Amino acid sequence: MNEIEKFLTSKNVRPTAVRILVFRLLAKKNTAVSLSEVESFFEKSDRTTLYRTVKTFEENGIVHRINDGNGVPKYALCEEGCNCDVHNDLHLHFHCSQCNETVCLTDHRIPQINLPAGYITEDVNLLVNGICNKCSVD
Amino acid sequence: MNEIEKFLTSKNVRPTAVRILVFRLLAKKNTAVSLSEVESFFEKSDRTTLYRTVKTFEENGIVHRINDGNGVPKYALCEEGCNCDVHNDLHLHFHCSQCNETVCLTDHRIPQINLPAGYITEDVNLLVNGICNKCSVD
DNA sequence: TCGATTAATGCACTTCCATTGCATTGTGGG
DNA sequence: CCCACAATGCAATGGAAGTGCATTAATCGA
Repeated sequence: MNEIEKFLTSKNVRPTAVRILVFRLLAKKNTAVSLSEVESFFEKSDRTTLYRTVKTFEENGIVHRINDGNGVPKYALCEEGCNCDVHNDLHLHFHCSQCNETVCLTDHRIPQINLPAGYITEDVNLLVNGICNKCSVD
Repeated sequence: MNEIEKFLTSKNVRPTAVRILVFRLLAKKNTAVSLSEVESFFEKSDRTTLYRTVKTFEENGIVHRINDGNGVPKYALCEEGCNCDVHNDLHLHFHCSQCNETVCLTDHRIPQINLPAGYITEDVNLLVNGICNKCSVD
């Protein structure tokens, strides 16, 4: 049982072949990927399976979903030690309007937000749109 | 020429019947509305027309689009004096996970974000998910 | 080890919504 | 009044999410 299998098992996700492959893909990419991107990566596997794989990952705190405002949601591996239950993974997401990539800037914590009376915070999402470091050098 | 017509004209949008009605709807609601909601409000008008109406509004800085993470985008009137070109309308959006309504908390400005070197900010989006003031009293 | 039970996968299908093309209608300027 | 262009309405397309069900794979207990 390798590292990935151990990790998935620790998250109560059975380490099947597809799941390990999807996990590897996500681990390799340092950007968030959409479901379509995952699909186009695994020609042979079925769309539904990948859909459910990512969904399972999300439900078990392995990935988090990012909405970069471009319609389709994207997914990225949660940080080490993040269990994503509540209020975790509160980092900033950056979407590049040029290369269309979305990255997690995990060093940038979201500042405390003070809401009006009566509002209860469950989750905070901070998305910055602009030009990423790779594209800005061109 | 009434206030609405004057306003639309000032935004280079011809004040047609449909546009005035859609504008009135948006002005009346203090929450962001999805296209489907607009549609169900105007039984007689065509889906496409409403779609293009909202799109025109968006392109001309009359409404801004909000992605509250629930799949469908929603729209809300821009603030007085907001031209939405760049860096404007930087307020917080709150989505209630109970009543599914999204409101603009325009008093809550988004704090300054410091990005790593090479990243250029064009737009910032802050979305808070939770229970709104109406639902939290139940 | 074998069989039963449960989970994962693959396929087909549905649904929802955004988006586009094109014909028709409305509007405003000359 | 007529012309040009903008707005509208209808039909159709397309992409992606989600679901039902049959099949295959994996696990567990006997």
